[in-house]
Amino acid sequence: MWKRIYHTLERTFPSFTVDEWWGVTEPFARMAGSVLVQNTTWINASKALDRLEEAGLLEPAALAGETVERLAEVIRPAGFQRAKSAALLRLAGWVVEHGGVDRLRRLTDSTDELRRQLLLLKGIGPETADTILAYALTRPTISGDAYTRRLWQRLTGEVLSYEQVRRAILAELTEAEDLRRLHGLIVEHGKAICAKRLPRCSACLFADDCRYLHDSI
DNA sequence: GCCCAGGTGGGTA
DNA sequence: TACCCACATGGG
Repeated sequence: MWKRIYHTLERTFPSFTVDEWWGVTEPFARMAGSVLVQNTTWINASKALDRLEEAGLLEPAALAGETVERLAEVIRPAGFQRAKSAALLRLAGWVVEHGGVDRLRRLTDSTDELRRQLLLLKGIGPETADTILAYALTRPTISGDAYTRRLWQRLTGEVLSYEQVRRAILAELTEAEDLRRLHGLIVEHGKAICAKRLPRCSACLFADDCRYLHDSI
């Protein structure tokens, strides 16, 4: 089923690219962005990311040397700045401990092992961990976030947990690049529906009148 | 004004 | 395990 959803979305958005969708390509910027976007719009997260860049803090070592108070002020536009600044410090520290982003990307540890380590960091939950693994560390994983679960529910009527959706997708798609694209496409699809400006985003997202998927799956 | 956004952690039953 | 709530800002 997920393979078919993936191919349908690929046909619906033929010019989709992960890099354009993310807006940033640097691995550490994507790691920071994964934390900043928690329960926030990408627009707000992006403002905070720009401010980190201006402050010269998109380097793990530089960021790890900041105080939580200063960091909170810099990332303010993303909201939840107290929690997010502390989480960013822990994340930067974790990267530094591993000898930097490049070393981390070359590590031979299993994806599950890296995921376990990320989840030990307070402020990094399943979705943030999977986003970091997939988009910054190029690991074959995917988040079973709200968009994905809602899509599944609209198509099948089944309500699955984060981990259930994630496992279901991983059972069908194993290539890191496919998983990165699938998740981005799901979000793009949601945005396309939202662009119709229906009453509420959460209501119009994958609404019953959505023909992209219902017609072709 | 009011609701919501690509969550997380701590508490309670 | 399954809900409930606080956490903060900006846009529609």
